[in-house]
Amino acid sequence: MIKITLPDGATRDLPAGSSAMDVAKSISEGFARNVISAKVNGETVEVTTPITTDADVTLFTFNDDEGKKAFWHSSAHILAQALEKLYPGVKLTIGPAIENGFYYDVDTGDQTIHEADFKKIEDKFLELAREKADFNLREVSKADALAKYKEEGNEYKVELIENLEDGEITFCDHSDFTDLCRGGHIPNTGIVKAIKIMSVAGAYWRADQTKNQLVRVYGISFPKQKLLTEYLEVLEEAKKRDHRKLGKELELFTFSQKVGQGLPLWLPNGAMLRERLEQFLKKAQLKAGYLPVITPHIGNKELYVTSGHYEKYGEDSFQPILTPHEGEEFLLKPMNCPHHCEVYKTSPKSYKDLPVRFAEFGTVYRYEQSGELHGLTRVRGFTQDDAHLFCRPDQLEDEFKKVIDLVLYVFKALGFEDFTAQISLRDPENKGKYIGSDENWEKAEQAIIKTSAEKGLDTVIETGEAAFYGPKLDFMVKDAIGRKWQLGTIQVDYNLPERFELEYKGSDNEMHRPVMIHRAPFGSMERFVAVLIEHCAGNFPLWLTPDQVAILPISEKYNESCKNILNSLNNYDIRGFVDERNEKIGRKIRDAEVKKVPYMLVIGEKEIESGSLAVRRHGQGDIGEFTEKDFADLVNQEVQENLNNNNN
RNA sequence: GCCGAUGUAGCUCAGAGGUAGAGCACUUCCUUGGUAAGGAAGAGGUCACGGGUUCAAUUCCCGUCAUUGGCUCCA
Repeated sequence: MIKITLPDGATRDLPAGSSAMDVAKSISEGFARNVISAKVNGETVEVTTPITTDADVTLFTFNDDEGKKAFWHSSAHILAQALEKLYPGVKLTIGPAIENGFYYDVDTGDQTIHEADFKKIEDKFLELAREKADFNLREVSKADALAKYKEEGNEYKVELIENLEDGEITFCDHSDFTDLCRGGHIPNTGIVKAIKIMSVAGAYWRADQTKNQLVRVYGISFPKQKLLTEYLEVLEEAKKRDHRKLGKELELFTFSQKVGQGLPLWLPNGAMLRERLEQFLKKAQLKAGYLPVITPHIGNKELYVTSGHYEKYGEDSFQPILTPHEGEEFLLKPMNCPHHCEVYKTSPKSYKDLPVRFAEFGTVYRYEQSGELHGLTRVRGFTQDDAHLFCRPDQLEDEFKKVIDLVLYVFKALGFEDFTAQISLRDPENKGKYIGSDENWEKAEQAIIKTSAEKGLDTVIETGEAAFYGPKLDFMVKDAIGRKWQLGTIQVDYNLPERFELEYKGSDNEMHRPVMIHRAPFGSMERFVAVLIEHCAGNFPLWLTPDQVAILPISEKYNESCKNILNSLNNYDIRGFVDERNEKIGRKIRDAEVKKVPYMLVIGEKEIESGSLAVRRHGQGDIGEFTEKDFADLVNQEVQENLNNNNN
């Protein structure tokens, strides 16, 4: 007998050689039917693997992340089997579970997989799943494994196996299908009841642009049809929040092929919203001791040679602009820091002057690859809420903390609670990608790690994600469809001050080098607005929304009175419009609702006579009669609550 | 940049090798109304662009451009 300990501390005595499934059955048959995956002593195993000694056992169902992983990974095997049958000669490579579902990368030779084929693949998948074939893990020698794939001519699997140790190579079989696999499967294929092929895409072997491009088939599967239906409904809902769709509907921004791809055009509604965001941040920055500067959109190429940007990105940037006769070269600025360094140098600095903080909403232009452009989140021209802080080394940590506070303040005021803080360090294996000395990098990285910890930030560390001149603390949020975007960023930089020979005179009467902090709480106005749109599904906070109130006359007879009401409300700093169209009230209400206008005033004979306002709230309906003053208070109070939340 | 998909009216989309369609929006007229679409009429398209096949191409084929889902990249 062996002793099995469950996560809650309960124990079971079972015969040696019992499996995780036997453990599940000892708890209850019903539970066992849902168990699809297990860990024994922290190791993922098959639920059928015999357990020979006393062990800690954790059992998973589809409701657990581990269970989903096993389920989707197993589904990838079935997908591969289906692809082998439908596209003879495909070479299998890898097929992992991902956050939502799984994919399998195959080399299809000269065959292509089209969207029209998805149904066929799904049908074949279900046909195979219904065979209820057991998944069986078997150990093979390295030589045998290599022989199998060499015979098949599958260079990908051969490469994978060559990197594995003999003795730790396993194959997984189910039905007539075999794949190289280290395990973690559900008991049999029959548990997969629903499958949806989501998309096909090209993907480079080993994520390397210089290697072969494979066909990646994305899918998601479930143990019940109903779960798939629900998942697809959630996706549909997410699409409704897409900022590209809402941006068009709410007339916030647009693109024009004639202007150029990736160059957003802000429409009045969007421009006003953006200006309010800028005002909001300018106010906070003024309070935090930032000084505004304004610098041009282009700069002499030499500036970027000095900064190192030209060497790093010159080839993949918009190319220099030439003066007509002298042949001088100017670059559209891809960043604001070199300009700000020059601003710093206009006057000699004493240690008493530091820190200085130069802030600018600086518009920059970067040549992004065409396949990478995406709505407002990835564009070629955008405005950074940029600032550069120049401080003494002894001020660095304190300044860095203040910047963290500012970023958190901005996020909180706009309702971003679900973000991750990522510390982006340089890749020590690939130092050639970066400029500056090891010593400076070490200092900069430690400063970020230390201050983030002191601020109690929940951070993840990503090596290799640093900027070429310094490490970063990035604030990442997800968009409506689950893609992660970097918004705010704070960077510590010892290198540009050296390159631009920035100095200050210390108390010792010697010249010293300042440290620079680059920071942008929004990141880019474009991306921030995009994520904000998706975050609130177009229902902006009252202080940001283009129109706060729609005034709706019951008939044209009341248009003039309504215009007077609007004037009075304007005096209370409330903005809106009168719907003067010759339409019925129901229609005007509907249109205001669709435009997501927060408040609607229905004005007819009754209101004119009593001098009151009939107020509707977006998404709620009639909220009753208000005097003008009470309504103004209601609106202004809501604005203050949004804004002053944490504005001292 | 690479692999796939898409491109028809301002918007959302249907369509077929032979005279281009709908709904909404727009214009005009009727209607003057009470909490999510009042009625009628009208106007609006070189079917992304360039080639090719064909008696005939918006439709089929090729290329370009743009959009889009991924991959790679992201100062």
